[in-house]
Amino acid sequence: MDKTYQPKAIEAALYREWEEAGYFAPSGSGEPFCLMIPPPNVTGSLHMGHAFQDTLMDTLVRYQRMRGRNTLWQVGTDHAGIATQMVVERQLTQEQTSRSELGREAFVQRIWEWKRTSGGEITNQLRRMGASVDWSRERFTMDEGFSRAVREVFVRLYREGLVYRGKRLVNWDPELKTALSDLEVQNEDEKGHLWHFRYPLADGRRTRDGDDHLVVATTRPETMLGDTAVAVHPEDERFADLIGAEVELPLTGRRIPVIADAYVDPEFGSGCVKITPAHDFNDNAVGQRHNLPLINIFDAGACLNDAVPEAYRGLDRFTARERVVADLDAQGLLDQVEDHQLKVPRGDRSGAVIEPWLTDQWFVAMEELARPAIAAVENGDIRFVPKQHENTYFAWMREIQDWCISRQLWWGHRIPAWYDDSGAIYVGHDEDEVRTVHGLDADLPLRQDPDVLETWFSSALWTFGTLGWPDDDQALRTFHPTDVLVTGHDIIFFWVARMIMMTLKFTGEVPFHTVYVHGLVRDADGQKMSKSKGNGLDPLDLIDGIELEALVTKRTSGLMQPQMEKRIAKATRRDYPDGIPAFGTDALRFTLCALASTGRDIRFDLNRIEGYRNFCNKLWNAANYVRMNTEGSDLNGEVAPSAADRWIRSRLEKLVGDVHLAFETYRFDLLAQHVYDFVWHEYCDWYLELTKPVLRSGAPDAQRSARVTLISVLESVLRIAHPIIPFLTETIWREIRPLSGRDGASIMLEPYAESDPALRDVEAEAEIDWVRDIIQGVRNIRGEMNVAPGRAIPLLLAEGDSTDRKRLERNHDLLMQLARLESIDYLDSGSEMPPASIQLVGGLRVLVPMAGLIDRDAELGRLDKEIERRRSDIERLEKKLANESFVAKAPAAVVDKERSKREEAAAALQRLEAQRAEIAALT
RNA sequence: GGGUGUUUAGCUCAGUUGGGAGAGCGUCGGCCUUACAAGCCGAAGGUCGCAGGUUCGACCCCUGCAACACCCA
Repeated sequence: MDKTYQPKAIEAALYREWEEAGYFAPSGSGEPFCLMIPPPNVTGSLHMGHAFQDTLMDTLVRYQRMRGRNTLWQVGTDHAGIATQMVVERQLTQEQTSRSELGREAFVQRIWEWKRTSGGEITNQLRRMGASVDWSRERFTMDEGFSRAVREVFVRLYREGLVYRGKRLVNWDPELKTALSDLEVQNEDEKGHLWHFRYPLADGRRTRDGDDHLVVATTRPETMLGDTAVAVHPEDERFADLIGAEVELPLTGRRIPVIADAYVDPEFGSGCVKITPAHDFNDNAVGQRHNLPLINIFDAGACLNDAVPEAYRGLDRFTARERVVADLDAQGLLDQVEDHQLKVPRGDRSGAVIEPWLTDQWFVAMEELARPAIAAVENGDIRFVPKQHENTYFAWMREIQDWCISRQLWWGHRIPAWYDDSGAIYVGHDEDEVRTVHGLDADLPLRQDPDVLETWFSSALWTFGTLGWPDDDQALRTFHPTDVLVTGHDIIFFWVARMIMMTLKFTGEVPFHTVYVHGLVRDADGQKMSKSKGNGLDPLDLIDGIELEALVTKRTSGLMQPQMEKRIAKATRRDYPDGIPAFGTDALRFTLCALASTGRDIRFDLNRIEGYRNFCNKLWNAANYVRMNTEGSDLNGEVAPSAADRWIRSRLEKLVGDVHLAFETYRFDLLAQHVYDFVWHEYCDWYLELTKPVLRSGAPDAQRSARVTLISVLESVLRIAHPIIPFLTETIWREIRPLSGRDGASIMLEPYAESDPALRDVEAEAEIDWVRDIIQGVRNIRGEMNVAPGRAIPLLLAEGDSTDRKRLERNHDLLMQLARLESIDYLDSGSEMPPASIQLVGGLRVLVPMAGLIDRDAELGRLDKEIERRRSDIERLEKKLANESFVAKAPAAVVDKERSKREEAAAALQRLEAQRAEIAALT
């Protein structure tokens, strides 16, 4: 074994071996346990969010696999319609061509090629993370089998009337020229203006104030060309007599009515609102109530169409905005302009301002699907961890809107609908079936709907579609419903809710019993990691390390906003002056587990991963110690377990219990914490040290016991830690395999430790606590009194009881060596005591003679501090015990406990004060 | 505007039925002690956001307020 832990040397080869040996596939025996990877975007690469999520899943999966479950972790990617199409279109632009030039078939072919060459990146990264997914069952949302499931679902929903085609306002991305669902639109606060326009009243009418016009305010002046009404509040007395009157809509020569609708907020602006039913969701609702005409003024690229006066036709919407404002101003109809903060809807992929636009789209009627999905969470068939996310889910589900599922893209599942020349719609699995079912002639021209389904429509079928549905597949019967979904709260609506609805609808089963919702990884300052901000970290750079210059280049290349380059480079040089060192996969995984508490945000700080890399090294070196002290030794035969041996086994048993509880409650942070504490602060800090005196000079059977315990506890803790840090534990485990008496091929296949409370050893724990207290007492004196660590010092013990005396007998050698003592003497009562520095361990006085070692004044200072501490304890306790209602009402056990605390503190104080008096008397 | 969450040591965070708060990192002091300097030993550091209430007793339960974050409209 190397002297220090070298992750690079062990990781890659081990993974290949595990994979080739087929350890990741279900064992075929035991109770099934199934987890589906949330399919990452095939265009993407692994970011910290994936690394985090995959680590938690792998930890869970390895745990269940070791516990004997028939475990399937199914992997795959989704085709990410818009994102993928954008990537390939960008390539075409660089090649001076375009998708329209290529044609649909060639373009789709081109995407498949691209997927073949670079789509494997993310799966390779998954391997580097150590993810024990079953690669043999890898799925892609565009695979033929899965596509069949998608078509089947669409057809069935259509036949039940739950999928329909309708002309409605949708969120339209004029850049990508496709519809988007509500969830793909981000509403961001932006600075803009509120323009106030005067709309002249027709027929010589006037307002109560005598004006010949109404004032309307808008943030989108260009839409006035499509106005079909002006609305006021029905109870607004200012305008009551104008309801039913008309205004002259400027620039258009049209007259539009003044209508009354409660949608209008009379307090806001002038109390009059322009209504543009074809270009605003709220106005559209008003328009429906009043049967207003819809005037669509945009083409697909959001340029003005022929419905507007000639002067404006063909103008881009933003140019048109300027022109409209200028023209109204010229006519004296611009009342005022205010600065205004407004929510601007933008496409989450393109960043373009979204237009509500009237088009034909396919929708899923959600209400009927939502009802059982809400019930499944209400009745506990599905539970969210942490539970508060159920509220988010309910809130959205109870106000669910119909879902626009068609996208005007070429990459995706083509909608299985055909039209004849009269516009009649035929939906079916394929054209032949459509003709047969509807009795259409073979020569009747049919054309398939050009649109595709949005990606989430297909990923909603992920749990059952990947297991072979709609066939009665063995895998489906074995592994569905799956057990846990591990996911981020940001896609509860996008994905989780839709999976629940679709899965219930088509399988009658929930897709999973538990949704474990983790937080989102942010940078050390709490900022969201993103390419555009240049603050993202690539998990592989944490694993392999990266030089500063390479990191700067990586962060500043391919930016959407090249002007950010300087700032990103500067920040990167500031935050990582020496680049990033290689920490290894295990350290990264341990860190990610340790950060997985219940919060919504996780700050990733390099200091944390460094600490856990050190932890890996600690475990590595502990193993090295164990190996050095056991190889070539006789490990068979009589053993005489010492208190220390019994103690560490008892502590191990506590660890086992804690770890299982952490898994049950999805507290990966506590899991990591427990493992860390046990390995470092119990096994390494104490047990290894406690074995040293024995191995140096103990009796043969005591030595044998220590060696057997060293090995056996190490071997257990490796199995316990394996789900978190698979590479390191496997490597060490194989090193010590011959010593531990195991002969399995891999730690992956070994059973996980199960809890047995009978293994707790209270007596041994008390005895070792006693030993530690004495040693720590001596160390405290050394540390505070500046006694050189290497200097052996005499120790005196006084008072105490027979237990103390027995414990001293049994642990004399341990104390001598661990506290670096020259001698230990137990003073009889009445024998003379030299001036000494004191520590109290229960009723026992632990004394270090001062002669030649300790400064009188320093010792007085130390005693004063100690005395002060006891005094304040006593004061607090006495106050409490003097409170009659406390004594009367608190449980007797609590009162007794407080009493004995007071007795102890009082006794200690008395001793310390006596000691202080003696020291003070010295000259 | 509606909703959810957070507020504990310098920083990042734990705190499991209410019984005077813990860790890691950082800080200070001492050590190359035969597994580990990616280490060892010791120490300092907190009116648990604020104000009330319930209780013998509140970081924990209730109410209000403040700040921050996120979600929805």
